Amino acid sequence: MNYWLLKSEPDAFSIDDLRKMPGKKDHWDGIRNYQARNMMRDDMKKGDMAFFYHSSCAVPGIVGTVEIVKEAYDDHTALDPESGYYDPKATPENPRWCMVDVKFKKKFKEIIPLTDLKQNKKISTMTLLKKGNRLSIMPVTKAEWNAILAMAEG
DNA sequence: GCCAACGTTGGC
DNA sequence: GCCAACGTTGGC
Repeated sequence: MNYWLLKSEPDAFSIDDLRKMPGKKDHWDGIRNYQARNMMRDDMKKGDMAFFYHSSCAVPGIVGTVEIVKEAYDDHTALDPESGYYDPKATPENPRWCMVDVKFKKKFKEIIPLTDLKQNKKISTMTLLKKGNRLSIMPVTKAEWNAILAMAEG
């Protein structure tokens, strides 16, 4: 079982939006980066857990956890000209992009701000904190997962 | 709104 | 296959 971090802009889709969905589930669409797609397609398995990260907002940080409940399948928004995620190079035969389904698990009492994450020496090497990192999906080690959960409880 | 960092595109 | 130009991300 693997651990992940999923970024989303809360103005577009927040953890509260996910919690309000029927069954507290939704598809994680709109991934348009090959590195992120490949990890999602090849390594993300049903039962994996992920942090929900709010980016591009007043206080960026980790707000809770979700579970992967369906493994990668075609991202139909790539084929939809009306969608903001439309990719003119995607075809029904080769949609290029995929998505997974996630289910809300937990919202932390308070966000763990990026500034706090940066100060925790236990997770100083994590991908999220590397300079210039822009991946919207990234792997998290078990040690990092546990260290961050401890911050949420502490 | 700025800008650093990175990914993608396309001409050659 | 190189690399300049361009677009996007995302913290600040």
